[in-house]
Amino acid sequence: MTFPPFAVAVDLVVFTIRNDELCVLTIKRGEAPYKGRVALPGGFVLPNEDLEAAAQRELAEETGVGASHDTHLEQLATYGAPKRDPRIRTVSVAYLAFAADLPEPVAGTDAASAKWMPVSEALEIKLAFDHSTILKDGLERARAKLEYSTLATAFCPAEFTIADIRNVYELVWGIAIDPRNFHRKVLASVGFVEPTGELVSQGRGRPAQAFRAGPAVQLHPPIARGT
Amino acid sequence: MTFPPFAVAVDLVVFTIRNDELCVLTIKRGEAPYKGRVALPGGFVLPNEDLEAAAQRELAEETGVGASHDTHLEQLATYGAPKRDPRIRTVSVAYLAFAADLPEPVAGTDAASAKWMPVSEALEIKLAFDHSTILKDGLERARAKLEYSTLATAFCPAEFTIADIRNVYELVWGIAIDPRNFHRKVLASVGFVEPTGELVSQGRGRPAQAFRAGPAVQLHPPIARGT
DNA sequence: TTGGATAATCATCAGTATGACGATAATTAT
DNA sequence: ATAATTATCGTCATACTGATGATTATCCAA
Repeated sequence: MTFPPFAVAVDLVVFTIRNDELCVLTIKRGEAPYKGRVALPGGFVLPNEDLEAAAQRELAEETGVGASHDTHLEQLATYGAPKRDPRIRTVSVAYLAFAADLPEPVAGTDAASAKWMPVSEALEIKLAFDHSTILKDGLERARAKLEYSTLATAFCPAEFTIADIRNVYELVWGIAIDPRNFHRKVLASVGFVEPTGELVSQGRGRPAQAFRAGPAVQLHPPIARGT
Repeated sequence: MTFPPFAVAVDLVVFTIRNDELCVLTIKRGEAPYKGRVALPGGFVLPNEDLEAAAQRELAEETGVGASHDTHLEQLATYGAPKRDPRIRTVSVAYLAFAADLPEPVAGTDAASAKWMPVSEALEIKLAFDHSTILKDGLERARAKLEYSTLATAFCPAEFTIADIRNVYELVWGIAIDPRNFHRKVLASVGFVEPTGELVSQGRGRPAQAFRAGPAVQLHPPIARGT
C-alpha cells in the first residue's frame, strides 16, 4: 500500500505580557509564499522528531528560551485544509505557549525578523496562511483555560503579587476585574498560590505580599469570566 | 526546499451508549502491523481531502451513518511520535464523535470487523498503535465536556427524558447521580432542553416528560463532576 | 381492586460561592 | 502632613449545591 505524502509542520502561538499588553510572537516571512507577511513562527517537523519536540525546538530557536524554563507548552489543534499552503499539502500542528516576559526574541533560522506584537494588532491584520484562525483559536483557548486552570502563573515570574495575576486576567480577558473579589477568589482557590512571606513595593500604594505558584493545576473553585 | 514526507491519518474515537454501557467503536485489524489486534477505526487522509472530511468519511464507512445525523464530531488531538507506526512516519489526527444508539456497524474497507466494545473492556486490553492513549484522552475529553456543554443530548435520540440524560452522565462519569438534584440542574440550565409536552412511559414508575435538545451549546450554570 | 414497588417531580434547608461595595491599612508623591 | 494610590479585610444579599423528605403517577402482583 502507498500513502499520499504530506508535509507536517508545527506552528506556535506564544503569548506573553509586555508593557501591559498581551502580545504574541510573530515573524515576518522572508520568502514566498506570503513573503513579507506577518506569520506565526513555526517550521517543518524533522523526519525523526516528536511533534512536541519540534514545537520546543522552534520555540527555542525563536525566543532563545529552553521551554522548561517558565514556559508552558500545550497542543492547540491541527489545521490541514488542502490549500492552506500553496506549495504542498501541509498539515500543521499548532502549539500554544505561555511565557513570562522574555527578552526580545532572536531571529531564528527561517525568520527574517521575530518580534512581539500586541494581540489586538495581530488580530486586525491578515496573517499568512491560516494563521489568523490559529491565533484566534489560541486566544480563545487561553481565555478559557484561565477560568479553570492555574495557567495565569505561567505569565508571571517566579515571585509575583495578586495584582500581577489579576493583571494577567484583565489583559487576556480584556475586561476590568474587581480587585477585592479577585483577591478573595485567588486565595480561596486551594493550591493556586502560596505566600513567600515577603513584601514587595510596586511603586505607589501599599506594598503587596509576594507569592509563588502553588502545586495546583486546576482551580477549585474556578474563576469565572463574566456572569 | 524539500520536505520530509509524512503519512497523515485520522483515527476515530466514537462513543455511544448501548445496553446501558458506554461503548466505543473498534475494529480488529486484518493486516500487519498489529494484525488481529483491536484498534480504533481510521485511515489515511486523501491527497485532496480536508481533515474533518476524512474523519466524516471514515465515520460513515464504519458506521454507515451520515455524520450530520445525530452525531457530533470534533477534533481531539494529534499524535505523531516517530515510531508510532512501524511502517512509515505517520501523524494521526484523532477525532471524537458522539452518537445516539446506532445500528450494528458495517465492516468497512480496511476493517476486518467493526464492533461496539464497552469502554471498560477496551481500556483493559492493549490496543494497536498508541490507540489506548487516544482512547483514554478521548474519554477524558468526553467526561470534561459533559460538565460545561450540552454534549449529553448527542447521545440521546431526538426525544428523551431527563432520566435518559442522567443515564448518559452516570455511564460516562461512572458514578451515581442524585435524580432530584440532577433534574433541578438540567431544568435550570437555560437552553439545555425544552419540553415537547408529551409524556413517555419508561416501564414502571411515573411517566416522564419528553424533551428535545435546546439551542444552548454551553451549560450555564455548568453541571459539575464530584465536589 | 388494592397495596406495594418504582420512578418522576416538587420542596426544604443549610453550607458555600458570587457580585457589589464600604472600610481600613500602608505606601509614595506633593 | 495631606492627598493619591493600591492592598487587603468585611459585609450583605443573592445564587447555586448537596442532602434529603414528601408527593405523584404509573405498573404489577395478589
